[in-house]
Amino acid sequence: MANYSKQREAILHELQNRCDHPTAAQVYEGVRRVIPNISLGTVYRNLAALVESGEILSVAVGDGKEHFDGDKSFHLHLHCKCCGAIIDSRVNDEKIKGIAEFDGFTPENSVCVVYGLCKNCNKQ
Amino acid sequence: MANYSKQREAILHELQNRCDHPTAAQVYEGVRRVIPNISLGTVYRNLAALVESGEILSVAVGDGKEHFDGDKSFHLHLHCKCCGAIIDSRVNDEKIKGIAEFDGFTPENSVCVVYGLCKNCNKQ
DNA sequence: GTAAAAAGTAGTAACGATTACTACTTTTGA
DNA sequence: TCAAAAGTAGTAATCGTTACTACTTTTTAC
Repeated sequence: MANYSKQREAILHELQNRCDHPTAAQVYEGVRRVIPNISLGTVYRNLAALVESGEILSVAVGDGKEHFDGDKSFHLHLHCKCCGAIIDSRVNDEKIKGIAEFDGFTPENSVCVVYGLCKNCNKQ
Repeated sequence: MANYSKQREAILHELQNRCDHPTAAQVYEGVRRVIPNISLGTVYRNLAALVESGEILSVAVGDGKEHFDGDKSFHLHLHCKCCGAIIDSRVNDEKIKGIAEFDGFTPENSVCVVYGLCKNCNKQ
């Protein structure tokens, strides 16, 4: 049922086989090496479906593009405002503010977003 | 120097006087009540300048729009995937995963982004 | 004070990431 | 096995954001 199409499987595979946080366009470029005539619209549609089904994560860093992460384990994302790099940091057990100290990264600000359902929407 | 123009002051004032997380368009609507012929481009330009100078925060929740926050104190943002609400949660001293429990909110996923400079960019 | 330079603005055009749409193909299930 | 359902390629349209142009306000130097 889910992931039956070879396009969706190739997209999921592409995401799980790379350790960065590609945009839809970057996923498109990667998958094109396997399915040369895949459509960009197909990539967008399947990425949205995979996020919806919880198989991948969407990461918003405020650069105007949506990034995707095949690694669903909980971790922080350190975003360099200079080069735009998105660096994984996995130190669950520390407090948020201290957590950003990671491999020479200098934290300036942080915006943490937790996705879920608010009280009102839970009632429905 | 900074904030000398009445437009920029009105934009900052608008943001600090509301407790939600408006988009540029919503800030524009609000400021138009004070400066009716203000340009949307002016709102965008000044919001970017205020983020750059650290007077306000930019919050990306992955809905395709940039949201702004006049409250710079560290806090989590709980984003309802149903109604799109962005709810403040200020419980610095707990661990991230537990933090999302807040007033009936059911957390499903979280993406925390820390802004700063990575090791390479620090050297420059 | 005043005039030139610098910075900001209104209004509009352009851009680019994303979404919608259409005709076609593949899969599913009775 | 064939009709209904779901998915796809390719393209057009949408919409948040940015760039550009002519104009206004502020600053600075004399």
